[in-house]
Amino acid sequence: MQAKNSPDKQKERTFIESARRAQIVAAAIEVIADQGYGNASFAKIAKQAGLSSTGMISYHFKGKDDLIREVVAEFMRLTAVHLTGKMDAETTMAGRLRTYITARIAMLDEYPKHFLAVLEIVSAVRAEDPELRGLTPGMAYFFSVQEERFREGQRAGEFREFDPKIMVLALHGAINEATARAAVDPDFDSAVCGRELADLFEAATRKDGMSHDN
Amino acid sequence: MQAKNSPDKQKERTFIESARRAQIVAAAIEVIADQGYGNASFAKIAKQAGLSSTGMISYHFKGKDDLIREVVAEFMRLTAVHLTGKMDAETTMAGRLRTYITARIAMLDEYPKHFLAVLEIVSAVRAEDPELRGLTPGMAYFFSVQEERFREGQRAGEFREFDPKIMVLALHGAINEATARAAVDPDFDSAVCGRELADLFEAATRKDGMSHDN
Amino acid sequence: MQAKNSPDKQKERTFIESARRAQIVAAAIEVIADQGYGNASFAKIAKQAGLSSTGMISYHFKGKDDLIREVVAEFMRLTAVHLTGKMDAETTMAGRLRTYITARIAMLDEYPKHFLAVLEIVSAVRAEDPELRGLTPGMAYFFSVQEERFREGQRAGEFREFDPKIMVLALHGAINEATARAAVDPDFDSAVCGRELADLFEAATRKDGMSHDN
Amino acid sequence: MQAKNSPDKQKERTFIESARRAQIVAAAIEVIADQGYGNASFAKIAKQAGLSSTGMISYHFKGKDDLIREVVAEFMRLTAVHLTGKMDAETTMAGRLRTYITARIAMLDEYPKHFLAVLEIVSAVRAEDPELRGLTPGMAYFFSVQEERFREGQRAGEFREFDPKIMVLALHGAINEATARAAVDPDFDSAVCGRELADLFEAATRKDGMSHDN
DNA sequence: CATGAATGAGTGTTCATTCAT
DNA sequence: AATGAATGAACACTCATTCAT
Repeated sequence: MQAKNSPDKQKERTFIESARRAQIVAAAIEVIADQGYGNASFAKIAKQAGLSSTGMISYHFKGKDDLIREVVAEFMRLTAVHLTGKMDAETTMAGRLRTYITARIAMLDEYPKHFLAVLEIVSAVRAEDPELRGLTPGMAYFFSVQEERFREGQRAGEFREFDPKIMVLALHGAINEATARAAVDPDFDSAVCGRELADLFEAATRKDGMSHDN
Repeated sequence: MQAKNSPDKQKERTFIESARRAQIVAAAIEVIADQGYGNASFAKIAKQAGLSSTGMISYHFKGKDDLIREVVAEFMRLTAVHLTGKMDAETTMAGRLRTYITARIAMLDEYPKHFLAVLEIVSAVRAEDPELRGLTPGMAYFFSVQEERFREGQRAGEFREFDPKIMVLALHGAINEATARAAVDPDFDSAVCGRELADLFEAATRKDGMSHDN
Repeated sequence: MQAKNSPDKQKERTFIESARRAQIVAAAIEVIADQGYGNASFAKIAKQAGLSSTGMISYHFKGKDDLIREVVAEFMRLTAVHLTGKMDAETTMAGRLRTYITARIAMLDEYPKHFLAVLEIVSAVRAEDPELRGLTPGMAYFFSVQEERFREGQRAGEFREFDPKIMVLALHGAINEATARAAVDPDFDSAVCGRELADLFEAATRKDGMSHDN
Repeated sequence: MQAKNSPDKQKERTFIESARRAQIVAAAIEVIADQGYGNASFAKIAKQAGLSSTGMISYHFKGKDDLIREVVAEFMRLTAVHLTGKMDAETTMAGRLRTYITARIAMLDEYPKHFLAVLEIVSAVRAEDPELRGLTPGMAYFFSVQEERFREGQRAGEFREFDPKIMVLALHGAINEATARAAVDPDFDSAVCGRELADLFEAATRKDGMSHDN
């Protein structure tokens, strides 16, 4: 009775709908980063977005999970855009690692709220089903890619022998800690932090005796 | 670290009162670790503790902040007891560092709930006033001590030149990430993780050319 | 029963408009029967009808009352068409009664959703103003006709003396109960039910000593 | 740690708690009967009960289902008390039937809201899972008992041959319809209705030729 | 003729906290 | 020392309806 030539149940979002969603997502990021995930109620987000009612958010998002998932997706889009290009320019694994760390930390200046918001979300939903927020698939893939990069570096003789899983864990732990610190410490200097972390992981990964000046 | 005999308005607690507080704190740790900070309501904690009403918790603690502060204090007491002795046995800074990391990670097996709970708390209250939960003073002091240790190591010629602040940041980021991972990943092996992280930070801190096998 | 050419403010409906209304009414019947009156929101009805928004329903109907009224009207039209002819063929009052009961129960197989939907509506709006849904006039008229039929039968000596009001009440109570049961009980057999109910009310109405086999 | 010598998780309700529950149940019956199940929100019930907030209801009942279940249970308790004694005094099945009908209809005068409320509930939850409200078990048992009574009467030669299932269905349909009518029709006379319905079902069940005066 | 964006009141439920007993 | 009753604000979410386009 209703001709649907689209192959799948594709939602076909209107321009104005997309704009509203983006506006709400932006407000959500702001509120989560500023007040924490636990305090990020629809009421606060609506207020931040200048909307008159929370019903508006429910109208544009199927539920809170849907909104949070969109925040995460927005963050991932952003990260991919900023990092992929720069890293592909590097030829050595050590170079890629240094570039990733410094570029990632540099982003803290540009999008301080985004990273913080996602960090809040990741922490807060640990105990609940993380699939709901679309976290697991993206994260797991991202981590596995990084592990593989470390393995490549080891095969190429650039890196010493270590457990790539643990190295990825340490790397992300350090970056997350820096993200949290940046939000709290007014003296935080992202340039210094990026350089120092890059040095740290260069030293932690390179083969014995290989120093950066020979 | 906490002057017990200070002339301040120190409430003299009866034995039974202390026992009740301990019981509630233990229940809170369990619930926070298992269900997340966001879901750790007085109702859930009371149920876990086998208490019939939440009023009991409010009776023994001045408020939620007070309870959380006690959880953190309990954790700090625990960490101090377990780590101080072992580390003091070491003579070199590198040795102390390795001991700290492995002992700290090993504790994940012994007290998985405690660490997870505190991790949840630290993440969740970042946006709110952390002083309220008694986090800031302890953490700041602990971090400054570790920074000073790294500086000692640098002065003694054991460690390369790096920013001790960032090294502490990376170290704790890695350990926190490991804590979170341990709670989620059934394949997590604390022995491997401890050794690998110790290797990682040994390599990251030692002077160029100084390797353990040449 | 409803003067179509009355000089009242009768809205001239276009063909397409009527089609849309019919489509929505059909969807409403489906949803009310399947999910209950309480769950029959415009959103659910629009979805069932394949419409993208609830605004469409509000556009074609002045309000929820209007839609419900149309559902009831559709049901009454249907009942009249199916029953009138068959009953007029009967000459005795007892025959008419039997025919009415069996034909009415038989309709449960043909239009299960319609009857159930109206039953839901009647139950749900009892406490509110039933006039709004166009229930009262039709029902009252229908009941008074049936009462009069019973009186005719009594005058003709076919039926024993009883209060026709109560007999109508019992008859409709039984039929409604059967309607509800049919929707729930997979073992419900409309043929058996129709025959048994007809026997029941034949026995309940006939003069003492008058039996069909002596 | 908490000695519990009770064999089961028996809730052990306080006197005041029971009183509050009863008060809320009474208010719920009032509201459901007066405004319909669909309009019986916690807000309306709280207002009716003179409570200041809906949270109070949630405090005493685990959820809306729990409250509704209690309403039904209260009704069943009431019915059992009023009917059992009277019916047991009768020796013939026909006598029991007559007593049941008249006593049941007479209760409409005494507890008009109770019956109406339960009728509303039964209608409203048909589409949802009726088990949740504790309806199914009680009803099914009650119906099966009545069916068995009819079968006894048939074996004893008091009743004609008919399908007991359908007779129970008709009986309850008629009584329910009377309940609804009583709430709406100011001219409703329960004495007349009771007597007439008793006559009706006596005629509908007795063996051919057996009249009440020989 | 039709749509989808917007509204604001209303839903049941949970929350930390207070207080009389 | 302890209890359980009570509170009222906050929560995410749904509702029928309006209206500009």
